[in-house]
Amino acid sequence: MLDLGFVRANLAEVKEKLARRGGDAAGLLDGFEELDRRRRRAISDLESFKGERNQKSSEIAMFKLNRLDDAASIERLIERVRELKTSIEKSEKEASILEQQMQAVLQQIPNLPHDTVPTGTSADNNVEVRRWGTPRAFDFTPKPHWEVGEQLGILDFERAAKISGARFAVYWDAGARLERALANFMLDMHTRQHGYREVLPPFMVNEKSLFGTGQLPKFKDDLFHCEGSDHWLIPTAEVPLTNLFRDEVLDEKQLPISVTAYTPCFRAEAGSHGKDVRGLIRQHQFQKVELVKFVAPEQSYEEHEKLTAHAEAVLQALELPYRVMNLCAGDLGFSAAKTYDLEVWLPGQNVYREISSCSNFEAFQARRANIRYRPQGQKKPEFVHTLNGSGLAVGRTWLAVIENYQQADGSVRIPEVLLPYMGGEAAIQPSPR
RNA sequence: GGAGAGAUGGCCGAGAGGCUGAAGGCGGCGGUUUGCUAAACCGUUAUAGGGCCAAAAGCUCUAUCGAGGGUUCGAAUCCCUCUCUCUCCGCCA
Repeated sequence: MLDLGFVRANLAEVKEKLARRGGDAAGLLDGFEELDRRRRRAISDLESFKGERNQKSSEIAMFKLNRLDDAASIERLIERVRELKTSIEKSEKEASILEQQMQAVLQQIPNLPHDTVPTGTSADNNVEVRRWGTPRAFDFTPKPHWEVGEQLGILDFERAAKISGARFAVYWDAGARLERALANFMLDMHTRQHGYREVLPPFMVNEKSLFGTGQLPKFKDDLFHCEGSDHWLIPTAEVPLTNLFRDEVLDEKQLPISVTAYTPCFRAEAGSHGKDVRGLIRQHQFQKVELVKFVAPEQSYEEHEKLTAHAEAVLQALELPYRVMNLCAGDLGFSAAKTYDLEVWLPGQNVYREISSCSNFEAFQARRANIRYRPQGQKKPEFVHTLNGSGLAVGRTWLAVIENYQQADGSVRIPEVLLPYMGGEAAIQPSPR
C-alpha cells in the first residue's frame, strides 16, 4: 500500500510511475483529488461535532466534581449533547463511507516501480542482467523431466491424480529423497553461509496476514481457503515469514533480519488451465525454501542484490546454468518495486524457466502489515523495507537436476554437493514399480 | 468439547463511570557528574487521522486500553458478541 500523504503530495509522479506498469493502474487514481477533498471535509465536520460533545461533557463533569448543583445548567448541557448525538451519527456514516472508498482505492494500487526497473508491458521486455554457466552438450537428445522421472519410477502422476487430482505429484524412493536432500542442502547453505535464521512457520495463515503481504483482497482466486474458517493455505512462505513481525516495532540494531523456511506452497492456479499441464512445472502444491529480509530503507537495494546472490549461490553450487532477468514494469508483481527472476536452463525443454523470484517491496508490505523499526536517536518509528526471494523453488530445482544431470542410459547423476545428502548414492537408477 | 481466569504504551504493570493518553518501573533518547566504562541524578519519550501554516517547526482537534456492537450527558472502567492467551477436566498425534 502506498502512503496517502505521499500520493496526495506527489500525485502526478505517482500516476506517471503507475502508468509504467501498463494496464489501468494509473486510472485507479482518477477521482483521487475529489475523493480526498470530500473525505477530509467529512472528517473535519465529524470531529468538530465530537469536539463540542467532549467539551460539553467535561463541563458537566466540572459541575459534578465541584458539587455545584446547578440543575438548570446541567440539564441544558445534557440537552445539547443529546442533539449533537444525531449529528455525530449522521456525520460518522458519511465519513466512514468515504474512508472506506479511499482505503479501497489505496489497497488496489500496486507498488511503484523503482527507477532501475526497465520499461515494458510483458515478459518480452524483461532485461537479461547476466548469465551463469554453460548448458551441457548432450550426445543424445535430453528428455523432459516427466519422462525421465516416470521411466525411473521416481515420479508418479497417475497415482497423484487418483488420490488428489490434476497438478499433483507423488515422488518415490530416490525421487522423494532428492527433494529432501535439496531442501536440507539449501537450508544448510542459507543458515551456515548466508546468515539466515531457520524458521518453521504455520502453513495456514489468516486473512490479515494475506492482506499484509498483498495477496488479499485482490488475488483471492489464487488461494486455497478452508471453508468456514479464517484459515488459508499459504501460497508461499513469504506470507507467514513477512508477517512474523506484523504490528511490531523492531530495534534498528536488529536489522537486517534474515529468515529462511522450507514449506509447501499451495496455489489454486485459477486461470492457468492448459498451461504447463505436463510435469512438475505448475502444481497445486510444491515445496520451496524461501528467503525473507527486513531491512532499513537505505540498505534495501544493496540487500536486494545480496539476497539475489544467495539464491544464485544455490544454482551455482548445483552447477545449473541460469540467467538473471530484471523484470520490466509491466511484469512486476503487485507488491514489488523491483524483481529479479532467476531462470534455470532446462535442456529437456530447451528453455530457461523461472526458478526464483527475488523482490524488493520497499515499504509497501511493511505499511500494510505495520512492520516498523526505530532508527537510532529518532523517536518516530519508520516502516522497514521487506524483501523476499525463493532460494529456491525446490520442485523446480528437482526437475532442473533431473533434466540437466540425466544420462544416456536413463539414470540421473547426483550433483557433487548433494552426495552427502543422498546417502552416498552417486546416481538415481531405475526403481521397482 | 466442558469449567474458569485474563488481554492496558517498545516491554512490565496500576487504574474498576468524569481533566486518565493513561500512575510506577524497565528500555530508548538528551543532559549533569566522571581518567574510560559502569553507576547515580535530572529531563524527555505512543500511534494514526484532521485543522491552522506555502512547507517544516509549532499549535490545536479527533480517535485509539484485544476486535466489533450497546448502555450513558460522559466508558480503559458497565452490558453483549467475537478473537486470542493461560489454568483445570475430557479427547487426541
